[in-house]
Amino acid sequence: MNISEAARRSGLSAKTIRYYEDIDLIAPAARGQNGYRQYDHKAVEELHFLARAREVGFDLLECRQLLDLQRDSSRQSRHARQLVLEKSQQLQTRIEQLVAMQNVLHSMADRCKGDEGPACAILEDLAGATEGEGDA
Amino acid sequence: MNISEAARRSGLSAKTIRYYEDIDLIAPAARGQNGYRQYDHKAVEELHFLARAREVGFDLLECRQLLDLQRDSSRQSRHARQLVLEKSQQLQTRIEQLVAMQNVLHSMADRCKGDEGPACAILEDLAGATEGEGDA
DNA sequence: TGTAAACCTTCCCGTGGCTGTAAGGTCAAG
DNA sequence: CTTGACCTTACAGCCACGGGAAGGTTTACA
Repeated sequence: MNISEAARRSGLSAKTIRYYEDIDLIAPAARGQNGYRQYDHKAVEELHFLARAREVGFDLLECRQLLDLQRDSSRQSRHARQLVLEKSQQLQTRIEQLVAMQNVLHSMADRCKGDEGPACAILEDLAGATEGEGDA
Repeated sequence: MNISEAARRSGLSAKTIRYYEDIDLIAPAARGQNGYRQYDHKAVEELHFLARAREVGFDLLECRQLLDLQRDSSRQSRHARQLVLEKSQQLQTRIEQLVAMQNVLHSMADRCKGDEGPACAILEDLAGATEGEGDA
């Protein structure tokens, strides 16, 4: 099948598939007589694997490692598990950051009247508060 | 004061301050006889404002709007509040995405033995499951 | 047979928000 | 008089692509 069909089946865009080939994340695709890339079931499976790995947060370097494991019949599952646990911890950290940011935003919105006047707790917050800005 | 002192006080890097000037987010800094950028208290306050706005998740376009409001004495606080509520909603969406991703990762890790053997629920998950891949 | 649409190819630019590095000028201390 | 810490500009690189140009191929249909 051609690249757009492989894209449709794998969940990646054709652009992305070419890009993955460019950076040697996947092997160069076979080519038809017309120069078009050709994909078989196995190739699509690998692309789908990458799509799934990206969806759950792995970057391309990590995808490469996962793919290496996937291809290696003498792999050890603890390596895959290690990658997953690390990624989970990274997500946890990021989530906590975002929640903290959101708490600040909520606090700001709560204290701002949000009316037609210029007085604004939000802008005051942004201008002032890092706490401990007094002459202590 | 010179740029590195302004950086220290504002919480931005010197690089970032120059970048903000480059993209006209802030007015060009005054220059000393030697060509060095000079910052006064007011300039540092604006930089600090930007640092705080970035910390809570605003991108540079939004920072520009917030700064415009901050500078406008005839502003309406509802505009600032609107920006905060929108940002909060964006963060909420992003948090939910990350939590969903983490749930998948947890599920994978739970079902993977993580031992020396090649059998691995994680890699199976990534290879297979988008659900409904059977011959339904 | 013509032709238009829908594919495909390579190539290079742009994104956001910076950081790193190079190549040089300036300044304060010893 | 040198060393080292500043400062300047300018350009490259990061990540993971997407957009679009300029051209070749294939397919459908009048």
